Amino acid sequence: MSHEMSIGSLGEGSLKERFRETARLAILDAAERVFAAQGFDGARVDDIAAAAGVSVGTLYNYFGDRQQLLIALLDRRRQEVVARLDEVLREGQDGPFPQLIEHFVRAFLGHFDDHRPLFQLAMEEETSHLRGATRRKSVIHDIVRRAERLVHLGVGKGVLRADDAAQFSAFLVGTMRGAAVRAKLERRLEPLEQLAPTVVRFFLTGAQR
Amino acid sequence: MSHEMSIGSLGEGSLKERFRETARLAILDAAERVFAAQGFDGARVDDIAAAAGVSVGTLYNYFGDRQQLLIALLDRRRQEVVARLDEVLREGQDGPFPQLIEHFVRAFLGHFDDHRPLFQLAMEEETSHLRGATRRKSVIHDIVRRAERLVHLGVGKGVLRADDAAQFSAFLVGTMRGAAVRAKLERRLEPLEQLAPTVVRFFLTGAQR
Amino acid sequence: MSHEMSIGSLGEGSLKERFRETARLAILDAAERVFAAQGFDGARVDDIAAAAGVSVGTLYNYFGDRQQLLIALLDRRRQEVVARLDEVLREGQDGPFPQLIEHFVRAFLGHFDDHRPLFQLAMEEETSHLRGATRRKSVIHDIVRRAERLVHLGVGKGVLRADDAAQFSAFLVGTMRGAAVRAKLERRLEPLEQLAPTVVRFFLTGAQR
Amino acid sequence: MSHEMSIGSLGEGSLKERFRETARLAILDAAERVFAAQGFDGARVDDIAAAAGVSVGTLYNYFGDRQQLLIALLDRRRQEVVARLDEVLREGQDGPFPQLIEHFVRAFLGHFDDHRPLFQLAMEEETSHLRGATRRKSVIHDIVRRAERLVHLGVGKGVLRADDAAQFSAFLVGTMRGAAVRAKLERRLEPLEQLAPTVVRFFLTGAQR
DNA sequence: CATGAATGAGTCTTCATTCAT
DNA sequence: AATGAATGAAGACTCATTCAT
Repeated sequence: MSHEMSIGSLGEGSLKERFRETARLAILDAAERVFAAQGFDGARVDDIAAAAGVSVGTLYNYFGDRQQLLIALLDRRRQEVVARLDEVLREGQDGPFPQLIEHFVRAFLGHFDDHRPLFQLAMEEETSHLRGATRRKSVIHDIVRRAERLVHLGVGKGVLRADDAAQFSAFLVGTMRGAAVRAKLERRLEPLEQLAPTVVRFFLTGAQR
Repeated sequence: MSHEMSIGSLGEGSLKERFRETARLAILDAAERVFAAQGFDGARVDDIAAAAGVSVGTLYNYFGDRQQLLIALLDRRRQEVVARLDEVLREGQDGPFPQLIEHFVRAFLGHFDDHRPLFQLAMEEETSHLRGATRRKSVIHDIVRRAERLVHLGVGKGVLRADDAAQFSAFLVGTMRGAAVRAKLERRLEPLEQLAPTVVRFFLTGAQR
Repeated sequence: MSHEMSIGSLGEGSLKERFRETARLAILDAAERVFAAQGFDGARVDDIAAAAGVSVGTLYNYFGDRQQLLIALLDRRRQEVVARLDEVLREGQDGPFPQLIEHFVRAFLGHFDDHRPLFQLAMEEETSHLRGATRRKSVIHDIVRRAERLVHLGVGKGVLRADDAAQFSAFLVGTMRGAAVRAKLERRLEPLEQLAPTVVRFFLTGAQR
Repeated sequence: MSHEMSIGSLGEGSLKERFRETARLAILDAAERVFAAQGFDGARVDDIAAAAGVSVGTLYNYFGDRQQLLIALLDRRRQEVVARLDEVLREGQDGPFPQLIEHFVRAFLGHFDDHRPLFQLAMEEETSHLRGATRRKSVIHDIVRRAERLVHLGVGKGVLRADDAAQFSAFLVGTMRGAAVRAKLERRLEPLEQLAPTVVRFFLTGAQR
């Protein structure tokens, strides 16, 4: 949350302005909880408003309609994770690749840990059938893009094979998602971030002995 | 699958019996198309009936309600893929591991090719919020189980590392899913099955040069 | 049932004719059971057919539609009770009034005993909203008519007061119905017919000591 | 009844509170009309809403579902009549019995006059097949209970016979209902309350000259 | 004639959205 | 600007009736 505040903060608006922003965030947080609990289609606007402690009317003052609320929510999370991944890529691009990829994986899994329920939904956005005007980029799409950049760096550094490089970004994201799904299936609650070394080793050298 | 094959054989039931089964399958096929197109929650019963060329009433003669139709559909696909994977495991358990895993991956991706839209939904079943009594095993759960068996065989044969074996099944499924998601994001229409060697190589030896 | 047979029987039709009649009666009996159990509006045609051991199609071969089945059922019962009451009135019109009225009450309550569930419904026919073309006389209407005739005889014989005679028929029927309702509320299963003397005494001399 | 009276008094709740209550009553009144006109099963929720001048949605804001609306309606009427009868019994228990019973009958018939259509349905509630969880006491049951108390008082005062006393409450209610049914059959519109003396005389001394 | 699957109009109920207070 | 009651379009499901076999 302090994160959001830092984005364009500094009293960029009046006191009122900041009140608005606070309310907006409260609604988004409530929406995250309710969407996570009920699914995108199952979450009712009334429930979200109730969870946020405001009336439906107020909710509609902040978000044009249900759809836009959902989009705003996903966008916020996407921006967060994308910003984090970009930061990792920027900071590590000149260092050793193994360290870079570990940071990358750690950042991803860490974000997953922070927002597991919603994130799980978000990773399926591609099929979530957000009907309506604004056909938007999916969260996963943005993440795959960063993974592509990571792989590109790895190839450039001579660490990764060049032949199948086009697939590696998808494989990496898939592997991480596999870890997340397994955690869910097995009802494991420990942080996924712990698995970062295992994921990295698998990604780099495979499962073979 | 052998079930469908049996149509018209042996008079396994009266003529009427077979008509019923045909209609049932027609509805399931239509449901697959409509669910894939509109999502689990967006698909209207009327649409499914229309797509199947029957009336709503008829649809309800075959499936108690919307939920049961969905479950029947997922169950059918799960049984198909699971049967195929089990067959692969049975036939290949005594042969060389590389060949076994390639068959496994090929079977999975091939099935994905055959039922891409629905399968994409099905792989997300864990969050699809199928509310209602019959809490069911997810498709992905069954698939992961088969992958676990595969990995177990690989470890037994001394081909795979034993240390992280617990994660490998999830990684393998995740990798395959990564391939599928990428195909969708990139709008690639060629069969995923072609990627089997690439997936296998990645799984066994990783992305490192 | 032998009753129905006697009406215009004597092989009035072919063998086929009699088969038809048997089936018709089976359906009516089933309908009585189902209507009694589920109410007029709650009874589904399929249930009635099932209870009769025939298919819906067959049911529709005998009765044009659901409404006509209901009407036929009520008519049958009305004819039975009305015939019985008329017989009582005819046979007893020249005898002593107390005996006549006791036979009358006994006949009514006896019929009630035989067909309690349906009869209870039928007595409410006036509000049962049989919508549709054939606006018909209600069962209770016919019964009240017979009670009027009874009262008329009683007045003629100098037994009953003439002043409030117009109400007495309604009071008598009401009293009998009161007995029936009480039996239901108290879940008493013994024959209502036993109450005939009590009803008659009340009707003639009131509740006063 | 005292409840309705309280509207606008004492600010027994906010302004909004009173609006809600007004709307609630408007819906109940509309429901009474429509149920009376179409029967319990024939009355469509949309019709009731339309008759109340609100949308279906609003109706559902006040009553969980169709069933609850019906129950609320019957409960209201039952409470009204029961309260009135209890008042009569309380006030008259120490006075002369003939006056008490006349007040009782007058109260009942008067209530019937006020709510004839619905009351007619309500008296048949025992067979109206209100399916669903809350199996409730029937209106008629409550009324018979009051009549029992009345008879008990009469017996205690030495006015009524003790031998058949158990039946008298049912007979009295039946007699009153008989009067009501007759009014309907004969399409008489004058107040039933006028018949109170006739009913009382019949109840006490019977029809005999 | 009997059968029972197919039909689809008719209902109940939900819930996103609006708007008067 | 916040509220939450009102709205009514939309969708799931039922069941009387038909008709091909």
